[in-house]
Amino acid sequence: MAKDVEQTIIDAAIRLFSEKGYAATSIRDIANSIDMTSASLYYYIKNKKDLLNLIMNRYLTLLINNANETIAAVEDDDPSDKLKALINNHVQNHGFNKLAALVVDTEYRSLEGEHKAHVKKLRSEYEQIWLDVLEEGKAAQIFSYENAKITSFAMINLCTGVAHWYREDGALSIQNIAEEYTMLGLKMVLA
Amino acid sequence: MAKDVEQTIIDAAIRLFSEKGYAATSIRDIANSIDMTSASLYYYIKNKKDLLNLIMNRYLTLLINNANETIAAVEDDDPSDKLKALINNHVQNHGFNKLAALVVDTEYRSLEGEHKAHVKKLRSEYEQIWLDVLEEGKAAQIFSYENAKITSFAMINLCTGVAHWYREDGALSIQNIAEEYTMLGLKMVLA
DNA sequence: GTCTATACGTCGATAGAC
DNA sequence: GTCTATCGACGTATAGAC
Repeated sequence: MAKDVEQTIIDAAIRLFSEKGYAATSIRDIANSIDMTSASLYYYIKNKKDLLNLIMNRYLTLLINNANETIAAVEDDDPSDKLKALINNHVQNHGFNKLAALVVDTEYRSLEGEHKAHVKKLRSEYEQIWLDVLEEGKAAQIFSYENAKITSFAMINLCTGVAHWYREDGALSIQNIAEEYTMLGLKMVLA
Repeated sequence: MAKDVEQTIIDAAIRLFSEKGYAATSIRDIANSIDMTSASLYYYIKNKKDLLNLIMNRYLTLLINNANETIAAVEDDDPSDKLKALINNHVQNHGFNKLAALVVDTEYRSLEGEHKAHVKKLRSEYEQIWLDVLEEGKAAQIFSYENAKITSFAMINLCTGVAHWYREDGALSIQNIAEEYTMLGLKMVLA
């Protein structure tokens, strides 16, 4: 059963970290929200820092793996289709794992030392995927923009924003939103 | 001299809140960073909550006022020019007052009660400015998009992202970045 | 595995001397 | 205006019983 309890703890941490922020959430908050004492919680986790690190690593890695898979699945190697796939993947990810995505996007400053360095590396890795697609499209004269780095940051920021306002019980499904973002994002760079 | 000290405190708070976050910053941190004791700090401020509220209100109000002014200055009432003005204003604002902008954008969850409600109202007010321009452009068949609300959120998220990666000592001036974002943003909605 | 009890640091905020 | 000293609450984390 240890595996289930661990996931329950992680989910509770994600919920509270995304709501109140890492620093404002206490170990007691997390434990009490799943009817545990803080002492019991320490049977499953090493400390608070590692809990945040685990969450950020897991969901950032998932985002990267999904991005690589969805790009590899593009049949004709068309940069437009690749960019669509990246936008769609990012928006869907930020919809389905909204709370975890919020933690990943807002708690980078709460990391320290090697944990921070590693997450920084993962971020660069993810940005590079977008950069490659954008530059491939420009070389093929399908895309048009001034600065690749600015444009990749702009595209990622655009898609990340979804997690800040998307509501599961809202009128718009995450599929609808992903479609609209795909259109908006593609128009942004099409020649 | 009281006025100067107050601004010094606010600037120190902005720096630390943007670096470590509101919850992770102590009153002692703020005081010590300007060679004061925490007890002296309380001569100038009422409490920690009010300090955050003051910062968020001041810079959000500034953003709104600048947005209204820059729109009013558009001569021919062209929606494209208005949208360009909004994008330019938002990006320049997030460049010049980068640290304050980061606090405004990331510490909404740290507000409580009436403070939170008021900032929420200010946010809606700002979003409405963008919505009006987008809908005016669509009515004039200059813009083309599916959902106005999604599009306005997308445009604002896009421009807000600048504060997360812009460096004053970087190769790109905030003017360059604002110009590029104006282009990208406009292309996103042009018919 | 889960608990009670607790060590020990730091927090926001105040009292009162100077 | 600025300080030292301090209060009571709450933070992370551990010890040790069951």
